[in-house]
Amino acid sequence: MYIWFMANSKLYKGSLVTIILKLLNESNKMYGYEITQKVKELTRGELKITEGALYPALHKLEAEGLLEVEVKKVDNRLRKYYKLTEKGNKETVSKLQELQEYIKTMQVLVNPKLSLE
Amino acid sequence: MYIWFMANSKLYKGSLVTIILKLLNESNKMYGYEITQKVKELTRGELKITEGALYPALHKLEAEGLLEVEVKKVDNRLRKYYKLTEKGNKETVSKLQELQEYIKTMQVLVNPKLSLE
DNA sequence: TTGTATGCATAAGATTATTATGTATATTTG
DNA sequence: CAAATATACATAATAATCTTATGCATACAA
Repeated sequence: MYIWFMANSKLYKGSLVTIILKLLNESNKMYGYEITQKVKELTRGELKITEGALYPALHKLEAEGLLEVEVKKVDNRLRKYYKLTEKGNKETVSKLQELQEYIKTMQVLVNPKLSLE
Repeated sequence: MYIWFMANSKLYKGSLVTIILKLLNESNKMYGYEITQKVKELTRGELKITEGALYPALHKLEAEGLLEVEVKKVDNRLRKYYKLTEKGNKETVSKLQELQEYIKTMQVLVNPKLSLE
C-alpha cells in the first residue's frame, strides 16, 4: 500500500465509524481490507482509509458489542469478517441521523440564507 | 458558562476552523466571545464552541497569518477583534470547498443510490 | 526475484477537541 | 447589598482520533 490518493481534509475525522457501520449495514458482512477497497471505489480514490485507523476502529466496535467477527481462511490467507449485531444496527441508525444533523447544522453556519426551520 | 447544550457528535471535529473563517468572512470583524454567541444563536443552542477550543484556534490562525487582531477596550473589558487577512480570505474559500466535497463524498458513502457524478 | 497486492496488526507522534481552571469586570437578582 | 450570572480573555491536563511508520505473512505478476 504505497500510494494513496487522499481527501486531505480534516473534516473526515470522526466519520470513520459512521462509514464502517453504514457499509456493513448494506452488505451483511465485510472484512477490513474489503472496506478500504470499497471506500476507494465508491469515492473514486478520493478518500483513503488507512489501516492504522481502520483496524483499531474495528477492534473497538467489536469490543463495544456493535460488531461480531468470524475468521475465515481464503486462499491460505486470513480474513476477519465483521457483521453488525443488533446493537450495531441501532447504532448505525443513530450515526446516520447524527451525520444528517451535522450536515444540516454546517449548512446553516456556512450559508447564512438557510436556517434551522 | 455553566450549562451548554451540545451537539455531542464527533463529526464536528475538524470543523471549527471552517466555522470561524466563514463567520469572519460574513461580518468583517468579530471577537472570540461574539463567535461563541453567534454559533449558539445560529444553531439554536445546538452547537457549543468551547473556549478551550476556540481561543487556541484563533491564536493558531493568527500565527498562520490568516487572521489579524485589533485589541479594543469596551466597557472597561478587553476585546480582541479578529478579521481575515487576504490569505485568510483565500483559505476561507478553500475550506468551504472542502466542506462541500466532504458532504458530497459522505452522501455517496452513506446513500448507495448516489454517485460522484 | 523483485515488486505489488492481499490481509492482518500495533506503536509513536500529531492534531483537535473536552474538561477544568484561572483572572477580571459588569450586570442582574434575590 | 451579596451572590450569581454574563462578559471576556487564557492555558494546562487529558481524551479521542487519526497519520505515519513498521512488522509479519502469503499470492501473484513483471
